[in-house]
Amino acid sequence: MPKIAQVIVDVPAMQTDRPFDYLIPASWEAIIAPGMRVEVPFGSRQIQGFVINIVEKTAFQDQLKAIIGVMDLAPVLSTELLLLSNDMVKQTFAFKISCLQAMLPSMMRAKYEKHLTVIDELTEAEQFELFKGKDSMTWKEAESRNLLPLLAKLKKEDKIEISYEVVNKARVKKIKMVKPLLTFEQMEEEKEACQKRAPKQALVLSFLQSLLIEEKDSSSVALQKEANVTSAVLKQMAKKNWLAFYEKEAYRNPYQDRVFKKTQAMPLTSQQQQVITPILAAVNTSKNETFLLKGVTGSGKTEVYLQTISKVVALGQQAIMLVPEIALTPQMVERFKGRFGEAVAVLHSGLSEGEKYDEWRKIERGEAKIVVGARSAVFAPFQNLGVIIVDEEHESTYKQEDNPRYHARDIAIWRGQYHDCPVILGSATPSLESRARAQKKVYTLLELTERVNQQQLPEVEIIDMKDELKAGNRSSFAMSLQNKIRGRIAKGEQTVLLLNRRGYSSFIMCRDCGFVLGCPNCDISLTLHMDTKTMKCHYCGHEEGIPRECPSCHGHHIRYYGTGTQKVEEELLSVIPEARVIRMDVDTTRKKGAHEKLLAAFEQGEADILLGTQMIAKGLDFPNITLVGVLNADTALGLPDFRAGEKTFQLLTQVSGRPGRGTIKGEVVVQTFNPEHYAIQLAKEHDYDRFYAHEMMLRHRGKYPPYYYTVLITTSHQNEIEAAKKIQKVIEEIKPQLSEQTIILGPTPKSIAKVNNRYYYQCILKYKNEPNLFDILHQIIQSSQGEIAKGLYLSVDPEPLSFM
DNA sequence: AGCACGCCGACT
DNA sequence: GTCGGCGTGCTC
Repeated sequence: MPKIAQVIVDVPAMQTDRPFDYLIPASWEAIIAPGMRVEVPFGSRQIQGFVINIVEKTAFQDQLKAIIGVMDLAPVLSTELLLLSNDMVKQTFAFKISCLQAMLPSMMRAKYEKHLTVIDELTEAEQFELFKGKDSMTWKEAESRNLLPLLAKLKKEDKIEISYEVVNKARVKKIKMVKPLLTFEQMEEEKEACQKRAPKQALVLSFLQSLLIEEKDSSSVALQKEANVTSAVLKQMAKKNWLAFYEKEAYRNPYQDRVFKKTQAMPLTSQQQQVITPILAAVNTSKNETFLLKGVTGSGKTEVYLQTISKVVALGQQAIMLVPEIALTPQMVERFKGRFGEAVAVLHSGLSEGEKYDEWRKIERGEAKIVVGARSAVFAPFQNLGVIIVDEEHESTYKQEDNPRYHARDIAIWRGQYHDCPVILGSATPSLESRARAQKKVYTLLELTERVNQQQLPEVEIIDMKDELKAGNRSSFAMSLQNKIRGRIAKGEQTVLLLNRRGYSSFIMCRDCGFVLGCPNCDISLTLHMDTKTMKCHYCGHEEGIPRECPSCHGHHIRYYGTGTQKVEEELLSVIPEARVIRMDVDTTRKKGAHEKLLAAFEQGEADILLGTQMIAKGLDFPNITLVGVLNADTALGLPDFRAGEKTFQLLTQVSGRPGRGTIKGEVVVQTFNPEHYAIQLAKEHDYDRFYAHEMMLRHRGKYPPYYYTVLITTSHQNEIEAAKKIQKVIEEIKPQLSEQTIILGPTPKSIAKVNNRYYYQCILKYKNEPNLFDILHQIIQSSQGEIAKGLYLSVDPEPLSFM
């Protein structure tokens, strides 16, 4: 009896979101296993798919097709990850194929190529003009050369054939190695013999001799460099059988030329000791337990992580360390590489696709025991996990913004349960959700309240910008902040200035008629970009020139509103001309590596002031920074977002941890128009507990998370009425199936109601206990299938980051 | 998602 | 008559 493989095909659509059965050819029966990628015929195409199961019988009535290719020699997805994908589908409403692909480096996603091949004699003219004398070409080429109509005719005459090819992008990098074939003595002889006629070869021979002594081979490139010879010399020597070339698999190593200083475990403070004890107990007994490690900035959370991982590795297990993308700085990597060396794999968005693939392979082959990485590293293919750490667990970047909308924290906890290992959620400002779970003893709360070295937390001064305005200061810098900056420059100390850009953009407005330039496709004003001298839409990418006159009243009094980093920099230099400023924002850090370069320059003392957006709030541990200024603490507070207070508190606490890590006590200046706001006041007091209590009270009153679970349902259509009608229909369908306590907010148009010429409507469900809700939502999505063709879209986002 | 199949209007 | 427009339904 031939075996049958159940395959999830690479077609992200509702109708194909189920397994398809295929025959396994006898020759592959021993090879094909669940978790492997295969190539299968699907309709008239050939596509990639994942084997999720192998069975004896099929329920399919017609003749099964057979698998036509295997793309892996061993499964790329373990039983565990296949199992996890089932739960992911239920939780995120995404297609199974999307979930499976999210678990692998993007390089393993198939690329498809369509080919046109000649199968019958063409006229000479056709052969030459269309195919340039060859007998096949890619569809892409035909398309770009506008040949499709002509070729369609040939297809009809059966003179050419259309074929499909699945291209596996995943390629291992190979390097050419050199192996000496002579003994030391033979080389010595040959060296003498060719000293005169072939001095280069003699030189290479001496290098080969030293390789022989060290008992290792060299890469061809390295040898050429060392001996300062060309490949021709080596080729010549290979001909004489003095050496041989062979290929070796190599990793693209982004940290190749870096030397990491070895670091040792530091002695723990008594608090750290107290905190690590229960964690190590869980590690030792392979007990699944989720710890919420709440530690003020500088309290040495990282050392606790490092020593926990150290223990895990000693037990022969592996560890995942998740950090938010922006916190994945070279400093962070250095600390892990310094402690664990080659056993660390690093995964972040700065790596090329190939580099990511190689890091993944290192993990898969068991060469790496520890992975440090951003969100998707939670899927690292470890077989025997000993601990999963989610640092800065409150960070919103742990939730993927598009399908599959998974939350890395949830995945970490799932995997922790599967592997019977502890999960550590670490933060100075835990999310309310996690902190509340610790309250209910779902998580074990561990606290670090003291900074190592007994450093004082910096003094935080709050400046009411309304007073500054009254005093006639219309600049972005309060007088006292200016003075403090001057003082630091005089003392040779450094300042960090943070411009909070959340909920803010620079737009232009006509002062005569009040006209604001908006996007023609979206319901939003265009943002001014000084670097390109254009107005851009951040939603659809529309771009146009900066108008000289008002398009509405043709007046010439156009004013720029909002404060971009460029503008602030100009202003700063006009107030303090002697300041040397490094500006960090999306514009100056777009190039690869620019981020690190700017930070390194600042660390070297090449500037007095680092001016930037949120991206500088994290991981800046330079001892010479003694002053941090937050230029606009409250931009988020104006937004209709129930997490605005939490986000503001987190940001201010974050930056308050920055200054004064050296011997000097640091200072923080917070400029705001809302000095009374509890988030700002309590951040000043460094009082998380009171903030938590107050915010929980507000959440309770407003029936928000963590008291309620939430789901955001969105509909969209080119026609506003269709989108509105659909959301209304959805609500009518759901409402009778829900309990009385469940609250339905809306329907309302989204706060940006029109994006890319589509209108968006939404509603929010707030509920405490709805065991059937997810099934109902899956049904709604299912029954909305027919309308997709009409351009009517429906999306479901469980636990959205914001309601906007 | 693609692609074939099928049914209507506009043309050599 | 037939070419090609797009709506419909299927892919093991």
